[in-house]
Amino acid sequence: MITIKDIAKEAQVSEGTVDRVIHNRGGVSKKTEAKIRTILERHNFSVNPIASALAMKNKYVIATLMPTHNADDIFWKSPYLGVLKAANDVKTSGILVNHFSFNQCDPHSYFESFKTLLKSKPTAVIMVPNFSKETKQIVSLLESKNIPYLFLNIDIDGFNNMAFVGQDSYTAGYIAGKLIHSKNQTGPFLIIQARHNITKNNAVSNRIKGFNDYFLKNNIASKTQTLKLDSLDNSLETKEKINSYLIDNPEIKGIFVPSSRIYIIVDCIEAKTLKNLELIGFDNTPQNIACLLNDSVAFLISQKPFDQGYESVRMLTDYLTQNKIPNPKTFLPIDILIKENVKYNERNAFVFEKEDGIN
Amino acid sequence: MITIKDIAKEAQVSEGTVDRVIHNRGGVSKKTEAKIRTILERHNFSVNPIASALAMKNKYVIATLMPTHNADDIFWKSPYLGVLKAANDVKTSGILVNHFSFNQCDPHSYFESFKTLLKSKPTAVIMVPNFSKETKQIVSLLESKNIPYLFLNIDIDGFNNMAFVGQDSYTAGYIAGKLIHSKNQTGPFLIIQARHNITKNNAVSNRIKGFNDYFLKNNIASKTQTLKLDSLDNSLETKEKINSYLIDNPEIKGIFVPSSRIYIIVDCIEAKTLKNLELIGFDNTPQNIACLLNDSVAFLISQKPFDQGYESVRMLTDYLTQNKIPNPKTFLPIDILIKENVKYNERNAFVFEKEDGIN
DNA sequence: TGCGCTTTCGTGTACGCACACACAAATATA
DNA sequence: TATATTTGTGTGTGCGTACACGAAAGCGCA
Repeated sequence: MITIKDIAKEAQVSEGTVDRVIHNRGGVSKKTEAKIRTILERHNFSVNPIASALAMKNKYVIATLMPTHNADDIFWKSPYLGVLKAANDVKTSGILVNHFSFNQCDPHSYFESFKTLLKSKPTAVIMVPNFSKETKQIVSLLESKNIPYLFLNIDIDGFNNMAFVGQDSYTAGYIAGKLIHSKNQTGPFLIIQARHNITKNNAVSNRIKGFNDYFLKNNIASKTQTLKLDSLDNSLETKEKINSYLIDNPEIKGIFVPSSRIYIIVDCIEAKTLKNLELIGFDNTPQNIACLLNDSVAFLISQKPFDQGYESVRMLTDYLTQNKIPNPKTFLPIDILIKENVKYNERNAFVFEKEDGIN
Repeated sequence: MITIKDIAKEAQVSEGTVDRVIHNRGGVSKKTEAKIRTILERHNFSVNPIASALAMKNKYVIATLMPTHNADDIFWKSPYLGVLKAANDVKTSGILVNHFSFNQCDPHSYFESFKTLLKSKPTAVIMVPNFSKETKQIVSLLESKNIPYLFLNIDIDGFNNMAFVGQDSYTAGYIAGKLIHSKNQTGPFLIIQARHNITKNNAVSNRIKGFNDYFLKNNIASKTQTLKLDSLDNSLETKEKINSYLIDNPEIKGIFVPSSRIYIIVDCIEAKTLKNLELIGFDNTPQNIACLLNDSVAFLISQKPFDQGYESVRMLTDYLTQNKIPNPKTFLPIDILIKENVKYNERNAFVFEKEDGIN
């Protein structure tokens, strides 16, 4: 392997001069620079990343900002674990990853956590832009400091985020339509959503759009219906509403839940009604997986949240260490989970159970 | 971050002594060793992998041995690309990956390529054990040199391979049964296989077993039938056989091809017959993907070949650098591909188009 | 008891390679 | 001539690795 020393010897200059050319640090005459560049190219030289990482000693800090995971909403654990695994993998590239989290129902906690994050002086930021107004503030602070940032999972427009890593929600919804239709040629199908998602979470509305479009574009007679609830909890009120709707509309063949809370719907519906319905929902949370395994849910579409976390860290690492420009829209696979394949799909997800590193 | 120097100072010994304890290199009195170990544990010390990699300078060499990919059999390109990407990612851990390939129809080339491989003095080997007899010879050479080896994609018993990385073929076949049945409640379904696969490739027979078991275990009336051909090419003879079989058995609703050659079957069947059949096959090769996109194939099950290559290199890296014992059976996800999600599933596969590094 | 020998135990340090700063030399400007 | 500016050099630093070597301790034997 050719080293800087070799290049320097060949160009009859010192190692330091070669280093300056490699890093465009200036202070080298054009003539010398051209000579060195020629030699670099001829040897197809690239810096030894190991020695480079050692010399730089954690020059780069990636900060992540995402919702806290807890018993009520375990979804965010997977991206966190993905980040943790990636952090371990890129340690040898001189990258330090700091994790910050916030209460996903509380804009204030979002902004406060960000302020703590800023104090860690990150080189780049991976964030879940959960609240539009606060995101604007955050982004303007980041931009004033020239810190690149990447959006994870939630894709909102009008920002200069260097990339988005997540799922194509529209197509995911479209696929949900195709899957639920394949077994039940007749329909109709019911979409159950929470009202507060309508404005807040545009992933949910894109999924619904894709779902409906499947039936429209393929000229399928079966209609879709929508039931909007105030919130998706398993309160008596919710149960009541769902069950009475199903009694009033006994022709319904399947239910589509465009959020990660299909397990709550399952919990609400009476067993004998459930048996005659095909359910399809999103996200491989433990509760949802349990529903797959006990046959109450036929399909889950996974956003591959672990991979979202893992990939976003890797993308930023490649950007920082090799100046690779990330794909501005990095859509992860739309993973179709059924009872039989679900066990193999979470191979990575629980490798890193250590809960350290949270701020 | 705490360093060996710090530990040495605290224990009032030299750095070299600490290093000897860390690597169990002997030559340290019990008393001194105990003292150092206590301090190491108290500080939860772990060596800086970057400095370690630099000092060792490619101490580890991983060699891979897999079939050559070519126009006729493009399948093996993906594992190769996965290996290439992993090789790039683990460069910073002081791992060098050397790739070797062989003609998958020629046992002699398999063994010859292995002999070249051996000359590269690998620390560990990733191999596709394509021929049983030669594999025995290879393995005994590896074991005599204490070189650990890992099987990729093909799982054969009776060896001391430290791990297998690939797919659970039985379950994949079972899932194929479920999927083809979900749209066509009646059946029957035809399995088309090449005769030479029966003995050679036990992945194919496991897939068939799983496929049949789906119908048996769920007490489904629809029967499966098998058509055995001498080889799966698009010769006139093959076309003839397939089409005449389908004419003789017009009740057939779908075809299951348990190998990666479903695109050939598609090519053999007449268009108007094809329209009324549902096809399901294996592997996301470009030809097969084209069949998904033009609606001639309904489902493909992917073995995630890219990930097989990538993961196997990573597993060995973790073993070599961190002594992490790999899972002896690492089953990758059983990926269900349909027309709509296939475009997102090959995100990684063609990142690394550089064809260098082949031996 | 003393001499020389072998083990055992421990030390010191060069090396791997890139990085970046302090400094020097050469050249240009006032 | 004195002062900036450009261009180039030399070297300490990051941290672990492993070898050469030195010191000490143990042993046998006269």
